Amino acid sequence: MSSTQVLNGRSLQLLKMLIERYISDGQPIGSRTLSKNSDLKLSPATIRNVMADLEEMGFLHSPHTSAGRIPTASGYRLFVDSLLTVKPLESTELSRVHQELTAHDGNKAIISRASRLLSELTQMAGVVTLPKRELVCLRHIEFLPLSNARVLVIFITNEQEVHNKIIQTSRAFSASELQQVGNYLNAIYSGRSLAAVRESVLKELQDDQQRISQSLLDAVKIAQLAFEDENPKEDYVLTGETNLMEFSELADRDQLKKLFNAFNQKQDVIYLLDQCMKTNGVQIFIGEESGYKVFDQCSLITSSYSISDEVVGVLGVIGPTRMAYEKIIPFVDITAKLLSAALNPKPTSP
Amino acid sequence: MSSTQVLNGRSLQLLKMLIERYISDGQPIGSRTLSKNSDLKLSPATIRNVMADLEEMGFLHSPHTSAGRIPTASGYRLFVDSLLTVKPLESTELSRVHQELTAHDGNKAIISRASRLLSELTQMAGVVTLPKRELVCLRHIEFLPLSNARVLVIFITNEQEVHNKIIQTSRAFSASELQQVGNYLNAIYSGRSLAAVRESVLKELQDDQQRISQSLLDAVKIAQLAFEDENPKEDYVLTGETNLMEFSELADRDQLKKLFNAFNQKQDVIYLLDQCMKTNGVQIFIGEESGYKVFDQCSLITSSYSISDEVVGVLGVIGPTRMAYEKIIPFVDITAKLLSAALNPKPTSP
DNA sequence: ATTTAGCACTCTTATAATTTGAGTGCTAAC
DNA sequence: GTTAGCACTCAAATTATAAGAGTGCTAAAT
Repeated sequence: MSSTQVLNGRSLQLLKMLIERYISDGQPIGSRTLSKNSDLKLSPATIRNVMADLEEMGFLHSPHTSAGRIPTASGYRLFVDSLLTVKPLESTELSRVHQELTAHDGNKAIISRASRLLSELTQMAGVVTLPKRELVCLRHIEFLPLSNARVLVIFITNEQEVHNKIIQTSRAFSASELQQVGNYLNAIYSGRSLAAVRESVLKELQDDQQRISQSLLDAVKIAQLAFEDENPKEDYVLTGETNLMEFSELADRDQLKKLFNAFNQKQDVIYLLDQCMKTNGVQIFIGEESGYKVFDQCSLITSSYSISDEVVGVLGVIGPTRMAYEKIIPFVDITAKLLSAALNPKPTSP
Repeated sequence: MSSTQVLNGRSLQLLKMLIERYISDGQPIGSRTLSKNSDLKLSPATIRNVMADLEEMGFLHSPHTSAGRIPTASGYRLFVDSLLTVKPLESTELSRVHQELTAHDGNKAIISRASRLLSELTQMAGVVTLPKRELVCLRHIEFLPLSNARVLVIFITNEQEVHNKIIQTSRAFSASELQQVGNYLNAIYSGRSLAAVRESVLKELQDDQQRISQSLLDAVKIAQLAFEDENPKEDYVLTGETNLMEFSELADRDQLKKLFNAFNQKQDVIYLLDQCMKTNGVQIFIGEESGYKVFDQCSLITSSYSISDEVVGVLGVIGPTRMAYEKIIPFVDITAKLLSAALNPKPTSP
């Protein structure tokens, strides 16, 4: 054991160079290559010693005896956490993002454009979750009677979206009755988050029901049906998946199939994205860190976005672990910020 | 030129056997194989003559000198049109289809299940278009005032689905005004197809506007905005695309990427499916017949489905040209019929 | 006039043998 | 601690060889 096996400045510098080089070239890096490209004048032999240490510490890995080395997930992690020098966004790209995220034409459309932006500018997959309904505020609710004691519930949220749902009530209600129910609910619940409303309604029902009038009880019961959990229906807009087919890392047909299946079934991806929402700022999963076999060869860079200062969704880029972190991290960061800006109720039309 | 180069019974029989064999084995079929499996006792040499003729006529094709032969698109076409002996659906499959297409829980859900059914039972891709809005009947329409002279339009169609849309009106309308507008429109347009409604509204506007009262004119103008064409937004539910990755015919990464891109962009697929809607019964595109390069290696088997005896959509299976036509054709046929049944307003709740 | 046997020929596929080159680890000298 | 040197390993590319499947054509048989 020649070196002291401690991460000194030199070995870190070499690790950094190796990873940068590997990211740009895509091929295992050998000692000779590294020696030539380094300002610190070291012979390949010395570098081999350092690399052997880095391998022992789990940051590098050799595909086979006579190949160079490639970074492991931990290697990338170290790189991303403390070695990385982020590159500012190119101005052409920045203006493109600005341009696409300023037209206010419906949240769904904006979100789709954000997703497309993420995939097109990175040539990987872009993903944006739809705003979490739960966290979004109720603006207005309205009921319409249908046949057979069914009621159409229409509610408008914070983000200016209209949602609707049909519920089955215990008895038929007239239009004017429903009107009253609507008025009552709007008065007390408007402006609160759907989650808060649901909670409040449930509490109301559990409370002593004697205390409130029959008509109010009806209102609360209807509200309960309207805000019932059902399937929370979290969803996302994924674009550019096909870009991932180009990467040799994911070339294996079986691997690729599993990856695309995961995209279609959505639940695993949603779970990951949900985790990202809990943290503020840019969040990164590298390779195995995600905990899902399918994503072993992938990295996920995300950042959350908000409506009315409330974090309601996440957006990000999915690609091979070997990706240009130094460019993509700031890109994801700024896209999230601009998306938040685009989604927030603009002052002109309240 | 030994044989008369005419499609006699024998050559057709041989073509049929060759295609059947190729579909099941996936490998070019040679004269020896065919000779052994035929009841008509012919030597390989004779069969070679016949095959040479079939090749000259464009029904077969040889990947290279010393491989057997495989069918061309025309070969498959002839096979499908006049040689095929369809196999009845297996009872286990049939019962599965029945089972999945009887729960009445929202059209979107039924359609998704139909698509999944198509892909799972064939191990290829399944596709179902959403009902064409235009062709579906208006059941009820309702308006709600929003801020800034905007109006929320809610309409319920035939297929029990609720749609909504926000329009910008020329002036603000009160709730009661809108109520009247709704009453008026429901009275005259309810039960007619959206396309018919749109047409009628446009005609009304072009007619002499003096003849109708101001309030009716308002109603018609609002209706015009509500039924404005916008994006017709045709769409489909595609499942099991990833199954297509298993087929060696589509193994080429580039090819596969283009195919998946076509699925994502949707327009080409929609164009094809639209064509299928024009014809009644099962419609088949084999390989190049579709006219799109991406689908050169694919076949598409479709059948249309209806709501209230009006054809409103199409469903089908997408797979490699080498697919089990004799099983899939009846399967698609019956699935379409059962889907129609499932989507039609059930007599129990009008 | 068909059909068939026979044969030379073609072309893919599989296997093994060989070479090349990149890169390593270790040792001994600097 | 660093480096030169060298033996060694392994993947990838190249080549050679053989095996096998299938063809087209011709001439004989039916």
